[in-house]
Amino acid sequence: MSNPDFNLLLTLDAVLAEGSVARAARRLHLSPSAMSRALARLRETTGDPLLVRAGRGLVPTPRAVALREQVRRLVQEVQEVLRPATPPDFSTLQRTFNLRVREGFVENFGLDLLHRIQQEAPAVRLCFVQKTDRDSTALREGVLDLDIGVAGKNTSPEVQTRQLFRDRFIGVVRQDHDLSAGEITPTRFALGQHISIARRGMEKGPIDDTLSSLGLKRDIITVVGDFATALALVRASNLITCVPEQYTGKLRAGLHSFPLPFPAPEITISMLWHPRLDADPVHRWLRNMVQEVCSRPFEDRNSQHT
DNA sequence: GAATGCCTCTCGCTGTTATA
DNA sequence: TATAACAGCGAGAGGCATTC
Repeated sequence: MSNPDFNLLLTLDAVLAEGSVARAARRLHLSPSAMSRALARLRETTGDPLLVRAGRGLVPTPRAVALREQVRRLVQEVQEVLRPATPPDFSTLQRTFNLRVREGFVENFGLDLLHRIQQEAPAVRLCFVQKTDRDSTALREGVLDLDIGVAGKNTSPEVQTRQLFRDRFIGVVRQDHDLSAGEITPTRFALGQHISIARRGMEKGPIDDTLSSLGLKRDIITVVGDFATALALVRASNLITCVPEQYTGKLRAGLHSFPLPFPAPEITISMLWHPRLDADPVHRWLRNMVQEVCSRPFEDRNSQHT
């Protein structure tokens, strides 16, 4: 069976409402002949004459009378379905977003983001998931709404990306560490014992490459997988580590931070999402919220919610 | 006023080719 | 391999003129 022509529903609705081919034609901006042909197609489709001659006019058959209200309702529902989407009402919006972030993001941006979202959409919930890899599969499968971090080689080409901020690496030691006073030279920096941060267990990184170009080599005595662990070790020891400045702002409370005594490696933090969500007005709103929060100066974020 | 023959025109489908 | 652009073709919708 071929698909029915749904335009015939509009024709039937107009003819049943007007009780006249000519008036139904005027209502739908068609010629009487075109409406007459449409009525003939309706008769063929339904297997019922629907409207029959009675003097100079037409009268509905019992089948047409039985269909009248149903057709009216269907036409109204179809018009409702095809109406352009209305802007979401954020004051009543109920939705949970899954965000994949690396440790440090929640501590530095999470509270501010929650605060902004609560202001506009009190029923929206955020679920922060720890970043264990850079795979885009979770975005593609709809498990994640937003992935925040460094876009890398493993990012699928179809994934949409927007830059949030640039960050640079700084050195961190405990308050009474030798490096907390006096000028820090590359040599002084390299002489200490270091913690390297690498999720995939790689001991060497851009900092070691820069030191190598200066003829220096740092002594890495341990490698950890995340910033929080590295900073916890620094807090309880004489060890030195290097972390992104903005990303770890609140994680470094009570520790001494200093600019690296050589050109520091920089990273770009971006948010990534699947193109399926690109036009979704609610997801677009979330992206703008994240961008707004991340673009605020570090000092502004620290002065709020205290 | 409704139905119909004839005509025009639009639109969707299909196949082909080029391109990323 | 997917997608876009294009041409050719045919079905069907609508308009004009006419008849009932």
